Amino acid sequence: MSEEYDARRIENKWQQYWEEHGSFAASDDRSKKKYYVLIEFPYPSGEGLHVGHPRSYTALDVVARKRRMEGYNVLFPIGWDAFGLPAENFAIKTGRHPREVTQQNIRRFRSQLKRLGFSFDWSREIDTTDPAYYKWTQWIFLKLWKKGLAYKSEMPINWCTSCNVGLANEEVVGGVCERCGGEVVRKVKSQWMLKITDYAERLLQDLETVDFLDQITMQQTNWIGRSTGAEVDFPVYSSGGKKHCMKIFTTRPDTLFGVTYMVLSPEHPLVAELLPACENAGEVRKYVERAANKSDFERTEVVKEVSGVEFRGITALNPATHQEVPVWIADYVLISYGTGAIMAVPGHDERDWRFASRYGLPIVEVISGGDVTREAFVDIDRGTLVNSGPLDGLPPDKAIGRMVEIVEAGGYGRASVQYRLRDWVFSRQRYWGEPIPMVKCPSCGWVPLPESQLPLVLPEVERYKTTDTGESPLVLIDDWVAVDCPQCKGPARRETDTMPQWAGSSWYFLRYTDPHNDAELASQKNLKYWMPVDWYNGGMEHTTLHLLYSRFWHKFLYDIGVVPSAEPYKKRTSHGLILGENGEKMSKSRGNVVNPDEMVDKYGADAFRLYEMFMGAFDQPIPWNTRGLNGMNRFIHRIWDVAEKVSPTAEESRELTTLVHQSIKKVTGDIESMKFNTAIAQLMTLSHALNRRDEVRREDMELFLLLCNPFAPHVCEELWERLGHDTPCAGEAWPQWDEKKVRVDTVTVVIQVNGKLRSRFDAPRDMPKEELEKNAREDAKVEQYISGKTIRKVIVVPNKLVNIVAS
RNA sequence: GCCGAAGUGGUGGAAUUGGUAGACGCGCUGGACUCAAAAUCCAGUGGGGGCAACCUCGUGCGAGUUCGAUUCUCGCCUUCGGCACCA
Repeated sequence: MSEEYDARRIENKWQQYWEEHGSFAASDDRSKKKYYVLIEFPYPSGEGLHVGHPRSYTALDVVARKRRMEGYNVLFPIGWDAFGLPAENFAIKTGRHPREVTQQNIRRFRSQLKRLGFSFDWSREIDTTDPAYYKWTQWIFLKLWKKGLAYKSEMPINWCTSCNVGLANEEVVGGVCERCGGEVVRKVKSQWMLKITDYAERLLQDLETVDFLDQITMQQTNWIGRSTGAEVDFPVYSSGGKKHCMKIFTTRPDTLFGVTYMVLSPEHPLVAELLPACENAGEVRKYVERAANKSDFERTEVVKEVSGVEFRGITALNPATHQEVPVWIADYVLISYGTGAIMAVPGHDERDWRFASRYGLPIVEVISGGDVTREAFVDIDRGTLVNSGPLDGLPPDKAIGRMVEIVEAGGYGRASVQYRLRDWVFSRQRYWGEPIPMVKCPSCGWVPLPESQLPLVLPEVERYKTTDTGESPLVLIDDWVAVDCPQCKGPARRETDTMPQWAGSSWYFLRYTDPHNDAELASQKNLKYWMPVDWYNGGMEHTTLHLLYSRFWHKFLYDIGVVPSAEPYKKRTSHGLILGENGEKMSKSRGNVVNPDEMVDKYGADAFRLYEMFMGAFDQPIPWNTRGLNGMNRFIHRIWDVAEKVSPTAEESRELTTLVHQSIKKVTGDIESMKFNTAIAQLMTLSHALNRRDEVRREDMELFLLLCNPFAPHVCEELWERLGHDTPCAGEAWPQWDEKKVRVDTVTVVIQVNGKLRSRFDAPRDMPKEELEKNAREDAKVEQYISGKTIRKVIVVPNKLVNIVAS
């Protein structure tokens, strides 16, 4: 079969074969054991695929192919996360409909992916912009609304003053508009919100039930940001004698005796309530206004400069000490966390200390161990309570619990848990997204569209740009906006906001289990069989938001009986970014984008896939280096050459058999732990060993091909066929190693003298310690290092080394 | 500032229940094939020294534990990632 290796011909042939035979279509036959392999579905951008995308796809394609060979019924689907800003911005610029542009991009992505030979089940392809798909995205929204988990609220958005457009957080770079460099300010808009905070505790707790990479679990935990402490009610009096209640949250109730002032956030409702009774209302009002006009950028960027204003004529009473303390307003206290108000303990909180120092407020020490005249003493693990009545003498951790008891007994507070996690801002004032299926009726308020009217299809518009008031272009289509109220049939208006890109991606993995179902988002039968996802891999950049949002939706769907498991993903891993050849992030603007098409044209898909997996540790970021593909090309040629040496007269070599079985073991384990680079290194070592022989046994070659198949499937199928098989190697069983054959007969034992390597000898495996020591002592080279010295100690590690300590 | 990960040849990276540092690639050097180039094949390749067998230094820096440390402990330095006035 002497013939040149021709990547293009072979790859076309086998891709066509797989397509014609539906080789990788998942069967819904529930009698088989299943395995669901998931990659993050791509956003089909106008730039097309770049070499970063296939890193994750190749890795899980390797896993999927291995699982099939292990006898699993594998679901490895693909689809398009196709709503999103770039298509809309492109539409604004060119006037072309985002749908048209998106479909064109999808076609391009699809053909690019097909060339790489991934074993996707293409019959289950989904597209988030397809009304048949987003019908169910809207359906989930209605369910959320009915359970009280969707609500409208005034929220500040990023507003570009020169584009007159609302921006997503990721479009604000360094405080200015990413596209035009214009000033970005906060603008308050009424927004749909989803109450993810109701699920905070479960999203945190259930991390213990899944197998996520440690780093991912940690990031989720940090993002949820659980803190325990206490809520304490401080009575507040104005000069008129009227009593108000100021509720604060603190993680350090042990410092309650050190409170010297109180602080309200400028947005706190109590501010308006107290304003008429205070002596400097004008000053306070001015401060509140100034804080409101500050952008988030200003408010957080100028970290060191604290500011605030005292509420003169207002005092708060410390319920524990019955001491009067002043009340201030300062923008270092955030309305969005805790209760929007704090008790200030400048002796033991850095921010309070800074503020107290600036405004000359008293600083009281209630935990000894530091020097509160110089800085706040915040070390919770050291120190002793002082000046704190019943807490005196206690260490802080004990005092916290004690104080909570006192506060609860006194009836002015309670133990409390707070989360950093905020509710999810769910609406966008944009065109290219799922319409939110809600109607605003002047008499009934917000009314959901009946489920029978879904999908609510995105109407055609003439222009895609947002309006000058920052509303979505949909607001201009009068005959779409005007609608009868589903409840009272009176005139009403549709919601014109659309959903964020996160919506469609929060449940797409469910749709893959039953992608063409128009009665349910997916059948119970299929969900029960396929869910949860067994292995999900994606970018580190999605480990907080996307993962959290989709886990939230999944838990909600679980609560209403739609999905069978509380968690969507059993196992989640992440890959490192592929950088440009210059080591910078790959992007069109940097001009360092590498297109996989060119690589496949030149080297073929198999070489490309091998390089993606071989180039470095899978979880680390790594710069692309096209020259590395040469090595993969050589490797494939070597596989080809070895196949030509297969001969019925070839004899078994004990040494080679050992290497083959070692390779089976190594490759099997390395794929599971995503050490694809070392798996391929092992295969290269094996290829060299095979190639050194004049003739190769057929069974050795076959085992080698089966091991290579997940990485370089085209060439393996071709050679498999040339060896005379009429069924593909993708359908063969994954090889098993024999532990007895993995072990070598002869080992090299090294001899050290005082820890330095001096000599070595070969010995049969498991030679007794005494004999190893004897061999070492009699070694000629060792002689010169120990002659004339006293041997103090000899360390023998069987099958490894002998270390002689002499002086 | 807080949390986390990592620093190994010219280069990407291997090796950790402490036991031969640099597997496997890229690049480079020499050779084969070719009219020539590309591709492919063979050999060599951490630094310094030696004709050589060999010697010596070497895993960010400095200490420590150990017969033995890339691996463990302590203290620094640097890089990357996440969070960041979260009370």
